[in-house]
Amino acid sequence: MSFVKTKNATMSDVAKLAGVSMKTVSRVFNNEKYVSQDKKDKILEAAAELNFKPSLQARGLAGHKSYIVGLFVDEPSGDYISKVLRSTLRACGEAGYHLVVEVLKERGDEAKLRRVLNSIRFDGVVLSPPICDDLVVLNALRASGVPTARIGPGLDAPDMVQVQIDDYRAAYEMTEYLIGKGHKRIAFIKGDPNHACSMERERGYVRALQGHGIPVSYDLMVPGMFSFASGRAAAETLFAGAVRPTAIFAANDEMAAGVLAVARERGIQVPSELSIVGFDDDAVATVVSPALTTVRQPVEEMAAAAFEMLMGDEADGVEDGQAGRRTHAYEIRVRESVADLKG
Amino acid sequence: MSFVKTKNATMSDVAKLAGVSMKTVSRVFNNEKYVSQDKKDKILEAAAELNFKPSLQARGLAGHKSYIVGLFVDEPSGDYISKVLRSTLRACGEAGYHLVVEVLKERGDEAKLRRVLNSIRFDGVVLSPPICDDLVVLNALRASGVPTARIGPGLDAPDMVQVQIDDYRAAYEMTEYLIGKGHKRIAFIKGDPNHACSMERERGYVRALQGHGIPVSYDLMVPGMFSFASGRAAAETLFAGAVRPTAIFAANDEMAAGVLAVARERGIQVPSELSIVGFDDDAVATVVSPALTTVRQPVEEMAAAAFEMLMGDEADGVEDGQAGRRTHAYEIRVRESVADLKG
DNA sequence: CTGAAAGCGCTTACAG
DNA sequence: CTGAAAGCGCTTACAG
Repeated sequence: MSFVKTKNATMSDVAKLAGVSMKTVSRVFNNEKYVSQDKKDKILEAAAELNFKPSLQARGLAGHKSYIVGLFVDEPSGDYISKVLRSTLRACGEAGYHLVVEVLKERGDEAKLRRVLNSIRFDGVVLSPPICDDLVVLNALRASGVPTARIGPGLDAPDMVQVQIDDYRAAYEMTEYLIGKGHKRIAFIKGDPNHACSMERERGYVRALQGHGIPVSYDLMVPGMFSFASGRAAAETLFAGAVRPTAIFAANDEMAAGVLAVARERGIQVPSELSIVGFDDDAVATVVSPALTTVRQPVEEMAAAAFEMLMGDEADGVEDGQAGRRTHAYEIRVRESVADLKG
Repeated sequence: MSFVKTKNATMSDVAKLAGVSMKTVSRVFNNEKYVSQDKKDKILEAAAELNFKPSLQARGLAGHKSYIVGLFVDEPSGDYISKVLRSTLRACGEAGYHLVVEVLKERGDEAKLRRVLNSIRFDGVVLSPPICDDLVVLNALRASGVPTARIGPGLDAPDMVQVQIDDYRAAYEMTEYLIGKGHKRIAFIKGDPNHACSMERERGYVRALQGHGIPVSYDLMVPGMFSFASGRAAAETLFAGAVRPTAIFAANDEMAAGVLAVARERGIQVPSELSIVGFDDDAVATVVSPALTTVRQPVEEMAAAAFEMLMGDEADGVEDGQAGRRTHAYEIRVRESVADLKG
């Protein structure tokens, strides 16, 4: 290689060149007060000249901080996680933290969990669904004293930061929206039962029907796993029934897209012959035709808020069991996949 | 909290309890040879009892290793990056590394780059497109002596690990496939010009037409940026022309999905009235209807190979300018979006 | 506003 | 096969 690998300058090199003590250099690089302007200038100049880079590892070892935040995910793909990732990455960058992503596949995979928690001392950890409701993970985090934030949790945990939307109300409103369009025979495709939101969304659907005097039928409620394939399967089940529903509410957009695909194969026109709605406002919602009416969940804002409450200046509450918590607003995004039966 | 935060045991605690020196404990935890079995057993037992966790930071500081690999991305969402992420994450886990994701948005964003490179001492860095062709990034990495792997690069760099497919040949074959189905008026939607593969794919399209004696027309080649929206815009442009193409080859699947959406809105039947093919075998390819015929690129295998060549046992070549390199096989995935005109 | 000393928890030579 | 010593590059008390 024609590139010289320069040996890194250390803090004491800078101190020597600037004619001050290491501690003063340290003060400058940690934005502490009480450093005279002229020394500060000299130090910055010396640091620039030597191309000084404070070592993360040394800072961590000496200062009991790692400058590393963990994001624990179940599965690193999909639009939801991508949004969480993007938002958390941005927040980390702005706050001077680095993000380590760890995949915790199986529920209560203690071996992996212990390995991860043991090797890195996280300054904070963000948990995405469904890991945010894994008690093994929560307890391990508590035991190691790592401040934790949960995105979209089911159960409450007062000692951890928590951001969420009201899945129940959102599903209730969406169902009401369909009812308002004259639909009575509305099917529901459930979400992955391991995700806390699945039950909430189902409950919203059921209660809305009941609230409007529409009988609830198990024939119209079919299982799903949040995947495109499971949405397809659910549609097949639904279409095999005696009377086809006029509307299908899928607990997420991926499944709604699966329904759309099956409808198309069978020559069922959407929305004129069948209305379909989803949940999440996933990227897929606007990629399929017709674009899906869905519930928008402000995932990026939620992740940003979680980070702020976890690592921000006013995050001290996390230490004494009074962690921040916030419920974000959802929004029904009307697009082209619902027909007005009263038209 | 009702959870006791136990103070972490250190290596010397373990050494004391096991009745050996720290060095011997260190040997055990680094899988070095030359430790008698009985001492090893004692040490492991003591470590378990004390719940000893070697500190990543101390190991890094003392041993000049960080156990951290960097993944630099342009934009952390999308199916391609998700696959790279998933695969790299798995490889890291197996090899005992942690993955830090860094977003380098703008081309040559030196400030952010320097900050990132300065604060963490990466044991290796993986570059995804289009960053893998950003000379500022490449040179900065060389200057800091960090072993680097590039996924899908355009230009060659013998001192860095490199994995790729032959985009030119793949696009050539795909075009030939359309020609074989009787298409002559084949349009092409270009990719983001900042991605090296865009030019290769375009070249493959052009050469294939020429190779089969079909005139190439600028009217049939429209710009795109790899996004759904740009695919839509390109379709509008193409449909505004005097004679509609019988087939459209989009440089990626997202854009192909955009074309599909516009076709649907205009009542153009796919594939009977218009054939559409994409590239990448992105998740979107099987979510839309009809499912897209496309070129499958084994992104996960490529990322795994890159990691192996970068961090694996036989990765020494990276140090002396003889980095590994591999061209993976692509595959044309025939689905439902192409009509046979000779039928 | 500034600094000297000790120490964070490991690994690297080096010696046996 | 094993260990004592020094040191990685910072920050934390502590003292002025």
